[in-house]
Amino acid sequence: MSPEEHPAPPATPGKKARLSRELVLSAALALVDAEGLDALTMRRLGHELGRDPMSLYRYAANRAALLDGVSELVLNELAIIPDDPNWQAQLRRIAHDLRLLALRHPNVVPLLVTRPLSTPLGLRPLGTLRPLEQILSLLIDAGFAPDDALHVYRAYYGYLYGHILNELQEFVVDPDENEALLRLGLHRLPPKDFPRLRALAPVLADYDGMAELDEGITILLSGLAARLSLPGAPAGPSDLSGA
Amino acid sequence: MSPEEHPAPPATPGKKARLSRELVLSAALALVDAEGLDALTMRRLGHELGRDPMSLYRYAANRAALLDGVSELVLNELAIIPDDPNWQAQLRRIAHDLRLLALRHPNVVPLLVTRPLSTPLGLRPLGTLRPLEQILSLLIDAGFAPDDALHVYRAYYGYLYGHILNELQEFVVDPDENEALLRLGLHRLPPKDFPRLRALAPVLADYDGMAELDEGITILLSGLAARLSLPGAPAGPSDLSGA
DNA sequence: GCCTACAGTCTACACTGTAGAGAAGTTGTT
DNA sequence: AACAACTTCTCTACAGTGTAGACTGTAGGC
Repeated sequence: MSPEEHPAPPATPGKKARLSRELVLSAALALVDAEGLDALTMRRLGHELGRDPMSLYRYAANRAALLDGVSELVLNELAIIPDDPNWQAQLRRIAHDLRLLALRHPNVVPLLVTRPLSTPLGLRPLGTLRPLEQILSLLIDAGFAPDDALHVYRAYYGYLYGHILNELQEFVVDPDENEALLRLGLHRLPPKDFPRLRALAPVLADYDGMAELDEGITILLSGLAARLSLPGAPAGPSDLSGA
Repeated sequence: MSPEEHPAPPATPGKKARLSRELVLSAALALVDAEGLDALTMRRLGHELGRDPMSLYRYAANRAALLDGVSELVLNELAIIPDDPNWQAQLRRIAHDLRLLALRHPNVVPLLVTRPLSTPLGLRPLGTLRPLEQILSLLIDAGFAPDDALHVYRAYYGYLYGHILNELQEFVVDPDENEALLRLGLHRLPPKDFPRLRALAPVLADYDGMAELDEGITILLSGLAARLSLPGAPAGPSDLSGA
């Protein structure tokens, strides 16, 4: 929309180094992080790399595949699982890691959430399935029967993604404003229809996503452990609240 | 891509009835339900309604607004809250309703999940905020302090959306195939790297989303009730498992 | 040196959202 | 009935999209 040109390929020194899938994907990720998903067009990415847009098709079959590649790249940042036998601690750590990852790449989250809806399990990029496999491993090694492991995984991962989505969408409109209502743009809501929401503006405005996630995880994991009557220490709240 | 033409506007009888926002939005929803989000282009929708594409701009400022309208339309199908004082039962019912709604309109789910990430609370279509307001009301009426109500809402809604996403992405590739591995397309995964996942194919293939949701809700709600030490009956598993 | 692959480029096409001007239709007033 | 004011709808045009297909340049092997 805005007529501004995008200045130049960031002055790549060794001008014409060969491309590679890694190069293409990380440029794509950088672009998405910096300017959002819509900015990631083939032409723009080509421009960013100082190459013709069509050259990208050597490294990704089409735009969708490029997006898959970006998802995969991001999920690869998620370190997984030394052999800690304490599954609850392990899952809690992963949850916090994934949350931070999402906060670091908020523009990619829609991809993580949306692409799997149109790609059957077996056709997903392997990198996006690795967390699943490894969490299953973790749980089975901790003593769960395979079906129960899957069960736990589903509840856990479901909640985790839900939390992340929740947290990412409660963002602040105008950080300079110090009236809570205005910071969140809630003043536009008709007071008759939305009294509770408006009244909660101050509480909404300071949201401790990390603490909420931690508590939710605690509830969920200890609940699951109880139900499956399994190798679970009582799973008290973790001690991360200072980080 | 495919050269097939889309046959004709479904032979609207009173040919040139005036358009209206409701008409436009419900045609849009029908189109999305039938052919997916990508099929919803201005030209195509115009064609479907027997009108010039540009006429749509009287009823939605642009494509994004159209999508918001569709989200809103879908969420309006969610009936909310007679004055049942049993908040747990109430939230459980809403969860199942929303799940069914999502299953009825799977192609809209990406919108429900994605649009709020780029629209601050105060600027969302009012219809999408109503569930939030009403659930808050429900909880506060049930005796929660406002902050706690928000707290419960976040955990609850987070989990709920997470579950729905989870369930929708575990879909079957080839229902005719009776080997579980093949039905899910899992045979493409390298056995060395994904032993657990492959072994779980049969369990994956029959997923009782409703039961899983119900159990997760039970765990979460009773956990929350316990933590907030509040008006909560023990919240045993519900009796919906036969529907 | 030529030969074979592959990497990168160019051109072209069908399709997208939407600005802007105008035509057609509807409604209210006399 | 005739005009005016207003709304709804249509037409044309444009800049931008993904990508097919043919082409050019370059790198390595002998």
